[in-house]
Amino acid sequence: MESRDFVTYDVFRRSCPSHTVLEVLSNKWLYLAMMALRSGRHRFTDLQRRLEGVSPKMLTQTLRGLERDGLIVREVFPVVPPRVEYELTPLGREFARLLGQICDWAIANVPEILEARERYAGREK
Amino acid sequence: MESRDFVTYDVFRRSCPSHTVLEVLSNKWLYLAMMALRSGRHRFTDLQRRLEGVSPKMLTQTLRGLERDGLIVREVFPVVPPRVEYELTPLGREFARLLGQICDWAIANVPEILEARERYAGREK
DNA sequence: CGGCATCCTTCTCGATACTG
DNA sequence: CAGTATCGAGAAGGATGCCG
Repeated sequence: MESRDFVTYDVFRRSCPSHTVLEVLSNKWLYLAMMALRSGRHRFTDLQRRLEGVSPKMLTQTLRGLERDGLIVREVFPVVPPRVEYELTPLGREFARLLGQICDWAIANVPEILEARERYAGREK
Repeated sequence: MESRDFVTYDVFRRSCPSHTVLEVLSNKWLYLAMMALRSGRHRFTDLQRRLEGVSPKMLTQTLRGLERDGLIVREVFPVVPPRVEYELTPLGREFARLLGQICDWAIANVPEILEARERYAGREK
C-alpha cells in the first residue's frame, strides 16, 4: 500500500479512484451543502432550513459522505437537547471555492441557458 | 420576458432557475462528456469509447441535454454510414474550463481523500 | 434536536435488440 | 454508424415512526 502514484489517474476509467471521487461529487445536495457551509459553521437544522426540500435522511447521508471524505468535520456537543455543528475543513474549503465558481457561472449564465432551451424547444418538428 | 434580472437568484431555492441548472449539471456523464470534448470535435463512437461503461442510451441522453442547454453543437453529415460530430460552444468551453478545475482538484486530492476514508472506516466501533 | 430504521414508491440506468 | 425502443433490476429518495 505504500505505493507511490506511479499510475496515471484517468477520470474516464471506472476503476480509477479519481473517477469514483468525481462520481461522489456529482451530487446536487452535496453541492448545496458545501455552498451553505462556506459561510461558516452550521447546525443540522440550519442546513436543513437552507437546503429547501432536503429530507433529514438525505441531509444526513450527504453530510456523512462529506465527513467521510474529509471535506467537513462534525462536532457533537453533549448537551440536551443535542447540538451538532458542521464546518468545512481546509480541504473542503478548497473544494468549496471551486464549486462556488461553478455556482457563480451557473447563475451568471441562467438567461443564456434558458434562451438556448427555448431555441431548442422551438425547432422541434 | 424582457424582464431584467431584478430578482436575486438563489441556488438553494428549488424554484430558482439557477437551482435547476445546477441540478442538471450534477451528473457524472455530463462531467465526463464535457471533459472529453475539451480536446476538440468528436464523433459519437469516439465519445462512447472514451467514456468507459457508458451505454448508447445514456450518452445520447447526455449529449442531447448539453445541446439543449447550448453547451455543445451537434453536426450531422448526410453520408452513409452516418457521421455525427459534437463540439463545445464558446459557452460550453467556459463551463468545461471550470469543470476541468474540479477534475484536476479531484485527481490531485485522491490520496488525501482515500486516506480520510480509511481513517473514517477505521474508527467505526 | 439530530438522528436512525423501515417501508415503499419512483425512476434512473444498464443490457439488449433492432433500424435508417 | 448513430442512434431508438423496450424491459427489468436496482438504487435513489420520500414518508413515517421511534429513540437518546
